[in-house]
Amino acid sequence: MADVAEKAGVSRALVSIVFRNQPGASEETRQRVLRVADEIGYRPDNAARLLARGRSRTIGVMFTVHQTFHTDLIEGIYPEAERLGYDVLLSAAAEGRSEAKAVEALLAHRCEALILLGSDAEAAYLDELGRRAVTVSVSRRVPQARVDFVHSAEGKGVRLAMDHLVELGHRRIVHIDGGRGPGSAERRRAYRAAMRRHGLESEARVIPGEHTEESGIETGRLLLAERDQGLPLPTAVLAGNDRCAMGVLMAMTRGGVEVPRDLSVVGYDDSHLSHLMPIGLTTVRQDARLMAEYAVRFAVERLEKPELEPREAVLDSKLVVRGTSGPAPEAAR
Amino acid sequence: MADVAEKAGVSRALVSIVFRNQPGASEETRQRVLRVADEIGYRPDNAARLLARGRSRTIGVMFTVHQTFHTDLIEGIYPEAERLGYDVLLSAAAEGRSEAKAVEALLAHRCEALILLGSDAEAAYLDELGRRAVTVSVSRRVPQARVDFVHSAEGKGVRLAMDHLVELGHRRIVHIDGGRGPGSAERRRAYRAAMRRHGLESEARVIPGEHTEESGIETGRLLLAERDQGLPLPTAVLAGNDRCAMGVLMAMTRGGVEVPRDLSVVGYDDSHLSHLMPIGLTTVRQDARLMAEYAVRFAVERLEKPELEPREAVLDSKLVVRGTSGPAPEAAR
DNA sequence: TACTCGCACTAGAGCGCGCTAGTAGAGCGC
DNA sequence: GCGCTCTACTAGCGCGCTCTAGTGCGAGTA
Repeated sequence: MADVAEKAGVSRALVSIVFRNQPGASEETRQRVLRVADEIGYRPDNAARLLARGRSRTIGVMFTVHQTFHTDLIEGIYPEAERLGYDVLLSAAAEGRSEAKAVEALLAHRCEALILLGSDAEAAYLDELGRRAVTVSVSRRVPQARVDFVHSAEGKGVRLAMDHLVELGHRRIVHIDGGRGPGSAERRRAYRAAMRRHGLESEARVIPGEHTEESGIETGRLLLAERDQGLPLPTAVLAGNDRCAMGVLMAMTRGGVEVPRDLSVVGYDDSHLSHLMPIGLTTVRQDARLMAEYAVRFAVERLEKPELEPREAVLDSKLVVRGTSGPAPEAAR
Repeated sequence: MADVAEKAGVSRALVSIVFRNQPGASEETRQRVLRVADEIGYRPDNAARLLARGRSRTIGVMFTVHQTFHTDLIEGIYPEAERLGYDVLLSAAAEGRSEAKAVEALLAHRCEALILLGSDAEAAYLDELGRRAVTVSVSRRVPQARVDFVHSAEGKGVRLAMDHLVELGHRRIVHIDGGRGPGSAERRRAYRAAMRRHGLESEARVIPGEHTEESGIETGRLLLAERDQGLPLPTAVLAGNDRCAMGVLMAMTRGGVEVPRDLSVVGYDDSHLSHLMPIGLTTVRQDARLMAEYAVRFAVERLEKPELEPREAVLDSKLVVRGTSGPAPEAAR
């Protein structure tokens, strides 16, 4: 920076002004400074900048590798953050790298706000985070914690899916839940309520699971094993999310069950995956773009008005009917 | 830091020593400092640290959102970087956020090394990056640029896939290439060579494409349209990567073509996707873990010995036969 | 003429650390 | 007693920037 200043015949302060795009420099000097900077390959050091400024204007995003819905969200976070003049730092949770570790990395980089995609942290930890930095939890709702929430209308999504299945004549509908995963509790509850509402209470069955393909495969195998022991196969499966649904599809198809003739499968997320199945996955659509925008906006607004109370955005869900859902087999109606 | 020092009754320097895990503090003092720090919620500021130290010990990783193979790689990068004492920063390229933009963000954060996952930048740009920072290109080989390369044996992978198809009796094998995507040139070349070697030169056909599902779908539709005009459908498709293969599968299945009875499809990457298809995608396996480890190691080694010349690692490829490849239809043999 | 104002620009403190050069004191051999 | 080494600790500079409080100057105003 000093080199640029000297070569352009101005002070360092002026160079700073130019690079911050602030008023206080004549157009002529501005151009000269930029030209000189370009010549000697100068670019401002973010770390020093951040340090001097006292503010980082950086939003940290924690996501989980392999969660395709998260990448959908990330895609929406970048442009909105940029529009509002914020930088984005990504940190992934993965096998061997816990969510807490990923978050620590973000905090060490002095992110002012955290956006947690599908966190499965405990309420106390979330609350602590929320007090340490502006925090937005996407997909996961933990009312006890001092954080903003952005999620879709889980209840509505499940209700739409269940109505669709019941309308197709299904009665033996099982739900594979997402364990402690984001949204799981709400979806489970909504499933039970829907079964009750349709008078299918006695058929209701929640199989514990996770938001992974493996979990779907496992559950698929379990159901096949039950069938081989003479128990009836369900005619429809409402999976905890798309990945789990894909796992179910895979296990079932391998086991000779034809979808959707013998079995209907409904996912949740409308992540990138849903389009991939040759026949298309029937799923509940969450508007990733909109969720991302809300998350960023919540964070920024609370950053700029710290006295604001955390808020909650519940975005609409829609059912997207594709190829994996069809009429229940006559025999099972 | 000053607060911690005061409360613990030591100097700032001593606190610094404790947090850097350096010798020069008694075990007793160390514990006391750490306890006090925890009490007042102090954690070192990465930016200041980086600034004072002059080195960031940070590796920047550029990846493309939705490229599932990239998330496989990221999962391998974290532990290896941690093992070697480096921090990792992620920056995603996405629609509306170019690769260059993602890289700039990393450089502004003073990453000492860049790992580019499947870059499709021009040679000149890569070379420039390579001179500005230690750069490792994964999957993409650009010998003219001063960067390290880590990729798998594309030639071998394609050869294995082609031998497999030919052995199954396929003759009309088309290749959808990946445009300027990483590895595409090598795969294309290897495809042509394999066709020649098997005396199928006259059947060789490369359809321009991309490494996306959309491209696969498009190509699938193209082939179906050709069929409807009376042209023969190929009996096998070697896609540019798994995503493209998924697209082909989807388009074809929708068009009433049964896989693998009427058509065999082979992908490339063995990314997470490959397991997802109900019948499993036959694909060429690249060892993501190993590639990630090599990438990090190359970066770190060159960071610590700047006089080192850039190197190249070519990792073995394997064919993973799953459900999407089968014997060619009798009529086409 | 004396003044105010706005514009272009500058001096220099300070952001939170790391690091070098140093000190103080204990232990040791001679 | 002296010098020596070793351990535990400290003073204070400087990393590359931002930002506040200025300075100097020409134009406009009373």
